[in-house]
Amino acid sequence: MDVKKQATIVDVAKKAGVSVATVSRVVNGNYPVKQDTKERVKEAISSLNYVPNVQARELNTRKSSTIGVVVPGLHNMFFAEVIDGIEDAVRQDGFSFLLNCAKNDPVQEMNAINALVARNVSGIIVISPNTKNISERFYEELVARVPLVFINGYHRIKGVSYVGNDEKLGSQIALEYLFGLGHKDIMFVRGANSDSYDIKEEAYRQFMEENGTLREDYILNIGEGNGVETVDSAMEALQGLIPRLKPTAICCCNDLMAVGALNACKRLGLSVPKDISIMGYDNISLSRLVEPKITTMDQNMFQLGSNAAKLLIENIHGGQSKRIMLDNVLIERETTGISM
Amino acid sequence: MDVKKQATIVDVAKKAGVSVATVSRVVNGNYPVKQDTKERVKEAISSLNYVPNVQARELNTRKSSTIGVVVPGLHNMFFAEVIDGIEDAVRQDGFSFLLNCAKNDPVQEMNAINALVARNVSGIIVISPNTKNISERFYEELVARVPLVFINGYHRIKGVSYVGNDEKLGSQIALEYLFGLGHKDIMFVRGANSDSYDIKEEAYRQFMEENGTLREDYILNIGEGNGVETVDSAMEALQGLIPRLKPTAICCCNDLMAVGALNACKRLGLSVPKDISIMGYDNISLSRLVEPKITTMDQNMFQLGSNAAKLLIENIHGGQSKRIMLDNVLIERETTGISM
DNA sequence: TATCACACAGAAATCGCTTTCTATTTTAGC
DNA sequence: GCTAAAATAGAAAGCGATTTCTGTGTGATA
Repeated sequence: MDVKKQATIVDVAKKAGVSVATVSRVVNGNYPVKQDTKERVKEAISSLNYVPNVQARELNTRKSSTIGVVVPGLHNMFFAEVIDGIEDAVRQDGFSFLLNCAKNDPVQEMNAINALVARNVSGIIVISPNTKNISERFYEELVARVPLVFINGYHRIKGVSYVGNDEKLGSQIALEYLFGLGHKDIMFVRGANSDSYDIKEEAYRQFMEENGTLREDYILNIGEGNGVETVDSAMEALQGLIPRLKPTAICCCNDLMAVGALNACKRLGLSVPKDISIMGYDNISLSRLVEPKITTMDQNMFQLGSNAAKLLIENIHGGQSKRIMLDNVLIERETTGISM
Repeated sequence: MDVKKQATIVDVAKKAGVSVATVSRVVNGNYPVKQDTKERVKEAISSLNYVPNVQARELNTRKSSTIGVVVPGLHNMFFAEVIDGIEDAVRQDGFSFLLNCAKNDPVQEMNAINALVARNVSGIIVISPNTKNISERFYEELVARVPLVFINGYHRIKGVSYVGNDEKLGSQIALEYLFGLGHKDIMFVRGANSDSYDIKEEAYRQFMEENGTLREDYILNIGEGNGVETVDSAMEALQGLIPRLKPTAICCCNDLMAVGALNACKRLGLSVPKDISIMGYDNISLSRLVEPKITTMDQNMFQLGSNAAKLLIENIHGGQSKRIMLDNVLIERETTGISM
């Protein structure tokens, strides 16, 4: 491929008959330059299609306007929506971001992070559903060199910024809501290996112990899986379990599982919410595209992402690390109703 | 925030008592270094947590292992799935990628591309649903400086690589399939401002003229909108139109519109596919999460993305530009049936 | 023992930019 | 009209790496 060489500042300087310093000054506008020199330089710039080399500039100034983002993947719309929020905030501050998918694998997550450090990113946002797999040491050393913001999860490392939801409280709200509708036989559906699921299960156990009876067989773990897989495995498992366990409500750890539960009910000929109520979590767009629309807890992923990005940029500019907790609000839709 | 300064090659050289050249050689392993010197250097490296500065390296070698990706946004899972494919292919070759969302705005698209060029990416992948808004000149000049791969759309610029689907053929296949099921009264649903919609409408018009009667009122343009919006506007428009126009099938330009159509039918009390058939396009994961599952044309977005990334990297390494056309295959599911 | 090749390591140039430090003009003030 | 202070522009150092060019020490060969 015949790639034309990019014009450099030297080319521009030559063409305009000035020094490189002057070109730099025209480009950055941080130093007085006479009007007609300025125009000559600008002309040279546009005629050569000159675009300053960001790498050289950043090498010189020891600043970088790129941040890194590590997510498990994009199969789950949850992450896509978070990234949307990050993108929005990041661009407003003239930053760019490198995206890496770690596929829920701690080794890939560490590799991704190291690659980002080598690329000189000025900060990193990490969404790691399962923090227990990575040593605290790793993160402690990391945060000594580059500002870090975690989104969700069990992060307790000192000096690390964090944006998350109080998922324990959110789960309580969801359960109280179902309880208020008269439900006592509430199943709980979760997946494997995620801090978030653990938090929610804890909330479920506590709530059921205090407000009813905790039945171990009401706790369903559908194992690993992302995106469509989650929906299918929830559906398959519940199709077998619902007739036997006869819950009046199903409280799911995320909307994908709720869609699976919904599909299971449809196949079993159960009417939702008349015969059984279903509750999701997250409020991904999918939850309002299915019929009936799913009642869920809104995590506001866009906010999660944009808050994380803003906080990171604040930290990059020297701000204190912070923990931001967002509220989860209940979105009442069509899959929940009074228990008969 | 107290960020520790990264160790540089000079620090390592000093600590190991060698020259920077030697350190560089140990790091890159492209030149003989005596065993015990090598070990001293490696020790210094790990004790200082030295990570070579990629920017400096790339500035010097005039190579960059970062590519840029420009998409309209992530609201539509279509793009998320394409990016998944890109990420996968890119990582395998040791590249990273910068992601930019252009929000269907030509100005933002050009800005995003310029930002990427300035960041010295070694290639760019562009998914631009509406190519008519950007001058060919812009792209012609761009491709002279950096390898480019377009995904989908009407791109005819010489020397530019392209990965896409034959959406005209795909649409024909879809229509033939519906026709084969006995449908003659087929509505066509599209959105505004997209090459892809234009191509599909063209196929629809041609097919209907040749195989039935083309009714202008059967062509529905639901306007702009992304993600959830698309579903809702399709639903609203069709809810009014279906009772009046009485189509036996609805052929949609993408799965979001098909979900909208499906929801409209549900509200109208029509049974799908008994009373009316619905056909989507793309095969995004959503299409098989709703009930009934949507019959659709598979675009295999993951392949689209990974092929584009592989082709781009090939081009970066000097390969010829190419046009790759993928097949769209019909995925028969539950929303289509014989016309009564 | 003299010679040659090779293994190894350092000095220095270079990548494209920013930014001091200096050297000129202008302009202002009196 | 003369001096002081801006305004303007260039030269050169430096950011952190790679790589060429050079110069050693060492072993093999004759």
